[in-house]
Amino acid sequence: MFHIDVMSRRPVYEQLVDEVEHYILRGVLLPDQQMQSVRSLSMELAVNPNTVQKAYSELDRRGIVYAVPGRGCFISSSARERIGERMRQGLGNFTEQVYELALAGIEKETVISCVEDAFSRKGESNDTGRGLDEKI
Amino acid sequence: MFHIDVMSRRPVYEQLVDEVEHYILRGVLLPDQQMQSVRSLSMELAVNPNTVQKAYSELDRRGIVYAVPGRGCFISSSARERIGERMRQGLGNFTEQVYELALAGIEKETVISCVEDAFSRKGESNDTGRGLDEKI
DNA sequence: TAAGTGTACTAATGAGGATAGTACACTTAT
DNA sequence: ATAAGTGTACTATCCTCATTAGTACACTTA
Repeated sequence: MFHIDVMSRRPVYEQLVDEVEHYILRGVLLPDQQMQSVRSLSMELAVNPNTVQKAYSELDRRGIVYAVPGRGCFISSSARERIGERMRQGLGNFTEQVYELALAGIEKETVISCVEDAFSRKGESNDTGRGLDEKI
Repeated sequence: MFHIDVMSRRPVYEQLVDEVEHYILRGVLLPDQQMQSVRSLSMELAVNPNTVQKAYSELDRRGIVYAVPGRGCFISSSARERIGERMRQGLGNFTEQVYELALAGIEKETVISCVEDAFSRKGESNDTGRGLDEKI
Protein backbone atom coordinates (compact mmCIF):
# COMPACT_ATOMS: atom_id res chain seq x y z
CA MET A 1 0.00 0.00 0.00
CA PHE A 2 2.63 2.53 1.00
CA HIS A 3 5.23 3.58 -1.52
CA ILE A 4 8.68 3.94 0.02
CA ASP A 5 12.00 4.58 -1.72
CA VAL A 6 14.85 3.35 0.44
CA MET A 7 17.36 4.87 -1.98
CA SER A 8 15.94 8.36 -1.54
CA ARG A 9 17.92 10.87 0.47
CA ARG A 10 14.71 11.58 2.35
CA PRO A 11 14.55 9.44 5.51
CA VAL A 12 12.23 6.45 5.28
CA TYR A 13 10.35 7.39 8.45
CA GLU A 14 9.57 10.82 7.00
CA GLN A 15 8.39 9.28 3.75
CA LEU A 16 6.13 7.01 5.74
CA VAL A 17 4.62 9.93 7.66
CA ASP A 18 3.88 11.65 4.35
CA GLU A 19 2.38 8.52 2.88
CA VAL A 20 -0.01 8.09 5.79
CA GLU A 21 -1.15 11.70 5.51
CA HIS A 22 -1.45 11.22 1.76
CA TYR A 23 -3.90 8.34 2.16
CA ILE A 24 -5.81 10.09 4.93
CA LEU A 25 -6.39 13.11 2.68
CA ARG A 26 -7.59 10.81 -0.10
CA GLY A 27 -10.02 8.97 2.16
CA VAL A 28 -8.23 5.63 1.96
CA LEU A 29 -7.42 5.68 5.66
CA LEU A 30 -10.51 6.56 7.65
CA PRO A 31 -11.01 7.85 11.21
CA ASP A 32 -10.74 5.19 13.93
CA GLN A 33 -9.51 2.69 11.37
CA GLN A 34 -6.77 0.48 12.75
CA MET A 35 -3.40 0.73 11.10
CA GLN A 36 -1.05 -2.12 10.44
CA SER A 37 0.99 -3.09 13.45
CA VAL A 38 4.54 -1.81 13.69
CA ARG A 39 5.92 -5.28 13.15
CA SER A 40 3.73 -6.30 10.22
CA LEU A 41 4.27 -3.02 8.36
CA SER A 42 8.01 -3.27 8.87
CA MET A 43 7.85 -6.75 7.33
CA GLU A 44 5.79 -5.52 4.38
CA LEU A 45 8.14 -2.61 3.68
CA ALA A 46 11.25 -4.71 4.32
CA VAL A 47 12.31 -2.15 6.88
CA ASN A 48 13.32 -2.20 10.51
CA PRO A 49 10.51 -2.07 13.11
CA ASN A 50 12.26 0.87 14.77
CA THR A 51 11.88 2.88 11.57
CA VAL A 52 8.13 2.29 11.45
CA GLN A 53 7.86 3.00 15.16
CA LYS A 54 9.59 6.33 14.61
CA ALA A 55 7.04 7.26 11.95
CA TYR A 56 4.10 6.15 14.10
CA SER A 57 5.25 8.11 17.13
CA GLU A 58 5.68 11.21 14.98
CA LEU A 59 2.15 10.79 13.64
CA ASP A 60 0.96 10.36 17.23
CA ARG A 61 2.81 13.51 18.26
CA ARG A 62 1.00 15.39 15.48
CA GLY A 63 -2.36 14.06 16.66
CA ILE A 64 -2.95 12.26 13.39
CA VAL A 65 -3.03 8.80 14.92
CA TYR A 66 -3.51 7.61 18.48
CA ALA A 67 -1.65 4.62 19.80
CA VAL A 68 -3.15 2.30 22.42
CA PRO A 69 -0.47 0.11 24.02
CA GLY A 70 -1.46 -3.52 23.75
CA ARG A 71 -4.18 -2.83 21.19
CA GLY A 72 -2.81 -0.98 18.21
CA CYS A 73 -2.56 2.30 16.35
CA PHE A 74 -5.65 4.06 15.01
CA ILE A 75 -6.40 7.00 12.76
CA SER A 76 -7.48 10.01 14.79
CA SER A 77 -10.98 11.29 14.14
CA SER A 78 -9.56 14.77 13.69
CA ALA A 79 -6.72 13.61 11.46
CA ARG A 80 -7.78 15.64 8.46
CA GLU A 81 -8.22 18.78 10.55
CA ARG A 82 -4.78 18.36 12.07
CA ILE A 83 -3.25 18.02 8.64
CA GLY A 84 -5.14 21.10 7.54
CA GLU A 85 -3.90 23.13 10.52
CA ARG A 86 -0.35 22.16 9.72
CA MET A 87 -0.77 23.22 6.12
CA ARG A 88 -2.31 26.55 7.10
CA GLN A 89 0.76 27.26 9.18
CA GLY A 90 2.84 26.55 6.09
CA LEU A 91 0.98 29.04 3.90
CA GLY A 92 3.67 31.64 4.56
CA ASN A 93 6.26 29.41 2.96
CA PHE A 94 3.82 28.70 0.18
CA THR A 95 3.45 32.40 -0.56
CA GLU A 96 7.22 32.78 -0.52
CA GLN A 97 7.48 29.94 -3.01
CA VAL A 98 4.98 31.63 -5.32
CA TYR A 99 6.95 34.86 -4.95
CA GLU A 100 10.02 33.07 -6.26
CA LEU A 101 7.98 31.80 -9.21
CA ALA A 102 6.92 35.37 -9.90
CA LEU A 103 10.48 36.69 -9.73
CA ALA A 104 11.61 33.93 -12.08
CA GLY A 105 9.21 35.22 -14.71
CA ILE A 106 6.48 32.63 -14.40
CA GLU A 107 3.27 34.33 -15.48
CA LYS A 108 0.54 34.85 -12.92
CA GLU A 109 -1.98 33.15 -15.20
CA THR A 110 0.21 30.06 -15.29
CA VAL A 111 0.28 29.82 -11.52
CA ILE A 112 -3.44 30.49 -11.27
CA SER A 113 -4.18 27.72 -13.74
CA CYS A 114 -2.16 25.31 -11.60
CA VAL A 115 -4.41 26.23 -8.71
CA GLU A 116 -7.49 25.82 -10.87
CA ASP A 117 -6.32 22.40 -12.02
CA ALA A 118 -5.68 21.26 -8.46
CA PHE A 119 -9.07 22.37 -7.16
CA SER A 120 -10.93 20.95 -10.14
CA ARG A 121 -9.22 17.61 -9.54
CA LYS A 122 -10.56 17.76 -6.02
CA GLY A 123 -14.06 18.40 -7.34
CA GLU A 124 -13.84 15.49 -9.76
CA SER A 125 -12.63 13.06 -7.11
CA ASN A 126 -15.04 10.51 -5.70
CA ASP A 127 -13.13 9.90 -2.48
CA THR A 128 -14.52 10.01 1.02
CA GLY A 129 -12.91 13.37 1.57
CA ARG A 130 -15.84 15.61 2.24
CA GLY A 131 -15.56 19.12 3.52
CA LEU A 132 -15.41 18.25 7.20
CA ASP A 133 -18.90 19.50 8.03
CA GLU A 134 -20.96 18.67 4.98
CA LYS A 135 -24.02 16.51 5.40
CA ILE A 136 -23.34 12.80 4.88
CA MET B 1 25.80 38.45 2.30
CA PHE B 2 24.71 34.83 2.13
CA HIS B 3 22.71 33.37 4.97
CA ILE B 4 23.81 29.83 5.84
CA ASP B 5 22.70 27.65 8.73
CA VAL B 6 25.33 25.04 9.45
CA MET B 7 23.03 23.40 12.01
CA SER B 8 20.34 22.76 9.42
CA ARG B 9 19.80 19.23 8.19
CA ARG B 10 19.90 20.66 4.69
CA PRO B 11 23.45 20.41 3.28
CA VAL B 12 25.39 23.68 3.29
CA TYR B 13 26.26 23.43 -0.40
CA GLU B 14 22.56 23.14 -1.29
CA GLN B 15 21.71 26.13 0.88
CA LEU B 16 24.40 28.10 -0.90
CA VAL B 17 23.02 27.18 -4.33
CA ASP B 18 19.60 28.38 -3.20
CA GLU B 19 21.02 31.60 -1.79
CA VAL B 20 22.77 32.45 -5.04
CA GLU B 21 19.58 31.87 -7.01
CA HIS B 22 17.72 33.91 -4.40
CA TYR B 23 19.91 36.96 -4.96
CA ILE B 24 19.91 36.54 -8.73
CA LEU B 25 16.11 36.61 -8.77
CA ARG B 26 16.14 39.74 -6.62
CA GLY B 27 18.61 41.52 -8.84
CA VAL B 28 21.39 41.68 -6.29
CA LEU B 29 23.64 39.44 -8.35
CA LEU B 30 23.72 40.69 -11.94
CA PRO B 31 24.74 39.01 -15.20
CA ASP B 32 28.50 38.82 -15.82
CA GLN B 33 29.14 40.03 -12.31
CA GLN B 34 32.06 38.25 -10.69
CA MET B 35 31.33 36.15 -7.66
CA GLN B 36 33.50 35.83 -4.62
CA SER B 37 36.31 33.35 -5.07
CA VAL B 38 35.91 29.88 -3.65
CA ARG B 39 38.53 30.55 -1.01
CA SER B 40 37.31 33.98 0.11
CA LEU B 41 33.67 32.88 0.35
CA SER B 42 34.68 29.80 2.32
CA MET B 43 36.49 32.12 4.74
CA GLU B 44 33.50 34.44 5.03
CA LEU B 45 31.09 31.60 5.70
CA ALA B 46 33.52 29.78 7.99
CA VAL B 47 33.14 26.74 5.81
CA ASN B 48 35.46 24.41 3.96
CA PRO B 49 36.54 25.48 0.44
CA ASN B 50 35.41 22.10 -0.88
CA THR B 51 31.88 22.87 0.23
CA VAL B 52 31.78 26.17 -1.67
CA GLN B 53 33.37 24.50 -4.68
CA LYS B 54 30.62 21.91 -4.64
CA ALA B 55 27.98 24.64 -4.74
CA TYR B 56 29.76 26.56 -7.50
CA SER B 57 30.14 23.49 -9.72
CA GLU B 58 26.45 22.70 -9.26
CA LEU B 59 25.54 26.26 -10.27
CA ASP B 60 27.85 25.88 -13.27
CA ARG B 61 26.19 22.60 -14.19
CA ARG B 62 22.82 24.36 -14.13
CA GLY B 63 24.14 27.12 -16.39
CA ILE B 64 23.55 29.76 -13.74
CA VAL B 65 27.21 30.71 -13.41
CA TYR B 66 30.21 30.11 -15.65
CA ALA B 67 33.60 29.39 -14.20
CA VAL B 68 36.80 30.51 -15.94
CA PRO B 69 39.84 28.67 -14.53
CA GLY B 70 42.43 31.16 -13.44
CA ARG B 71 40.02 34.12 -13.58
CA GLY B 72 36.97 33.44 -11.48
CA CYS B 73 33.30 32.58 -11.41
CA PHE B 74 30.70 34.83 -13.06
CA ILE B 75 26.92 35.09 -13.17
CA SER B 76 25.60 33.75 -16.47
CA SER B 77 23.74 36.25 -18.65
CA SER B 78 20.88 33.78 -18.92
CA ALA B 79 20.87 32.97 -15.22
CA ARG B 80 17.33 34.18 -14.62
CA GLU B 81 16.01 32.27 -17.62
CA ARG B 82 17.67 29.09 -16.47
CA ILE B 83 16.13 29.45 -13.03
CA GLY B 84 12.77 30.07 -14.69
CA GLU B 85 13.09 26.94 -16.85
CA ARG B 86 13.85 24.87 -13.80
CA MET B 87 10.82 26.26 -11.99
CA ARG B 88 8.54 25.61 -14.96
CA GLN B 89 9.62 21.99 -14.87
CA GLY B 90 8.61 21.92 -11.21
CA LEU B 91 5.10 23.22 -11.83
CA GLY B 92 3.78 19.67 -11.79
CA ASN B 93 4.94 19.24 -8.22
CA PHE B 94 3.55 22.66 -7.44
CA THR B 95 0.13 21.63 -8.70
CA GLU B 96 0.34 18.44 -6.67
CA GLN B 97 1.17 20.52 -3.61
CA VAL B 98 -1.87 22.73 -4.18
CA TYR B 99 -3.97 19.59 -4.63
CA GLU B 100 -2.92 18.47 -1.15
CA LEU B 101 -3.91 21.87 0.21
CA ALA B 102 -7.29 21.44 -1.42
CA LEU B 103 -7.77 17.95 0.01
CA ALA B 104 -6.83 19.24 3.45
CA GLY B 105 -9.73 21.67 3.31
CA ILE B 106 -7.85 24.88 2.55
CA GLU B 107 -10.24 27.13 0.69
CA LYS B 108 -9.51 28.00 -2.89
CA GLU B 109 -9.83 31.72 -2.11
CA THR B 110 -7.14 31.37 0.54
CA VAL B 111 -4.71 29.84 -1.93
CA ILE B 112 -5.58 32.41 -4.58
CA SER B 113 -4.94 35.25 -2.15
CA CYS B 114 -1.49 33.81 -1.44
CA VAL B 115 -0.81 33.99 -5.15
CA GLU B 116 -2.17 37.53 -5.29
CA ASP B 117 0.04 38.56 -2.40
CA ALA B 118 3.13 37.08 -4.00
CA PHE B 119 2.57 38.75 -7.35
CA SER B 120 1.68 42.09 -5.81
CA ARG B 121 4.92 41.95 -3.83
CA LYS B 122 6.69 41.49 -7.12
CA GLY B 123 4.94 44.55 -8.52
CA GLU B 124 5.84 46.67 -5.51
CA SER B 125 9.50 45.65 -5.61
CA ASN B 126 12.03 48.11 -6.94
CA ASP B 127 14.71 45.55 -7.75
CA THR B 128 16.48 45.11 -11.07
CA GLY B 129 14.32 42.12 -11.80
CA ARG B 130 12.53 43.16 -14.92
CA GLY B 131 10.52 40.86 -17.08
CA LEU B 132 13.46 39.63 -19.17
CA ASP B 133 12.46 41.50 -22.32
CA GLU B 134 10.98 44.72 -21.07
CA LYS B 135 12.46 47.96 -22.27
CA ILE B 136 15.13 49.36 -20.00
C1' DT C 1 -1.87 -19.28 28.60
C1' DA C 2 -0.24 -17.66 24.29
C1' DA C 3 0.02 -14.47 20.76
C1' DG C 4 0.01 -9.85 19.41
C1' DT C 5 0.27 -4.97 20.56
C1' DG C 6 2.97 -0.36 21.58
C1' DT C 7 7.15 1.21 23.76
C1' DA C 8 11.86 1.74 25.38
C1' DC C 9 16.43 0.69 25.43
C1' DT C 10 21.50 -0.20 23.87
C1' DA C 11 24.91 -1.31 20.42
C1' DA C 12 26.58 -1.55 15.80
C1' DT C 13 26.48 -0.38 10.92
C1' DG C 14 26.63 2.55 6.90
C1' DA C 15 26.03 6.56 3.86
C1' DG C 16 26.94 11.07 2.99
C1' DG C 17 28.21 15.78 4.24
C1' DA C 18 32.02 18.30 5.89
C1' DT C 19 36.83 18.96 6.91
C1' DA C 20 41.97 18.92 6.16
C1' DG C 21 45.61 19.03 3.18
C1' DT C 22 47.97 18.94 -1.13
C1' DA C 23 48.68 19.68 -5.91
C1' DC C 24 48.20 21.41 -10.77
C1' DA C 25 47.24 24.60 -14.60
C1' DC C 26 45.77 28.95 -15.56
C1' DT C 27 45.45 34.33 -15.39
C1' DT C 28 46.73 38.75 -13.84
C1' DA C 29 49.39 42.41 -11.81
C1' DT C 30 53.93 43.78 -10.47
C1' DA D 1 60.07 36.36 -14.59
C1' DT D 2 57.75 36.39 -10.30
C1' DA D 3 54.15 36.25 -7.09
C1' DA D 4 49.54 36.12 -5.95
C1' DG D 5 45.07 34.64 -6.92
C1' DT D 6 41.92 31.78 -9.57
C1' DG D 7 39.21 27.14 -10.58
C1' DT D 8 39.80 22.22 -10.22
C1' DA D 9 40.99 17.56 -8.67
C1' DC D 10 42.28 14.27 -5.49
C1' DT D 11 42.86 11.45 -1.04
C1' DA D 12 42.12 10.73 3.73
C1' DT D 13 39.62 11.50 7.85
C1' DC D 14 35.89 12.91 10.94
C1' DC D 15 31.20 13.13 12.29
C1' DT D 16 26.33 13.17 12.20
C1' DC D 17 22.29 10.59 11.62
C1' DA D 18 19.29 7.23 9.56
C1' DT D 19 19.00 2.46 9.86
C1' DT D 20 19.64 -2.06 11.59
C1' DA D 21 19.87 -5.68 15.20
C1' DG D 22 18.52 -7.46 19.37
C1' DT D 23 16.30 -7.54 23.77
C1' DA D 24 12.94 -6.47 27.15
C1' DC D 25 8.62 -4.83 29.45
C1' DA D 26 3.66 -3.91 30.18
C1' DC D 27 -0.52 -4.31 28.14
C1' DT D 28 -4.75 -6.53 25.57
C1' DT D 29 -7.22 -10.14 23.49
C1' DA D 30 -8.56 -14.78 21.99
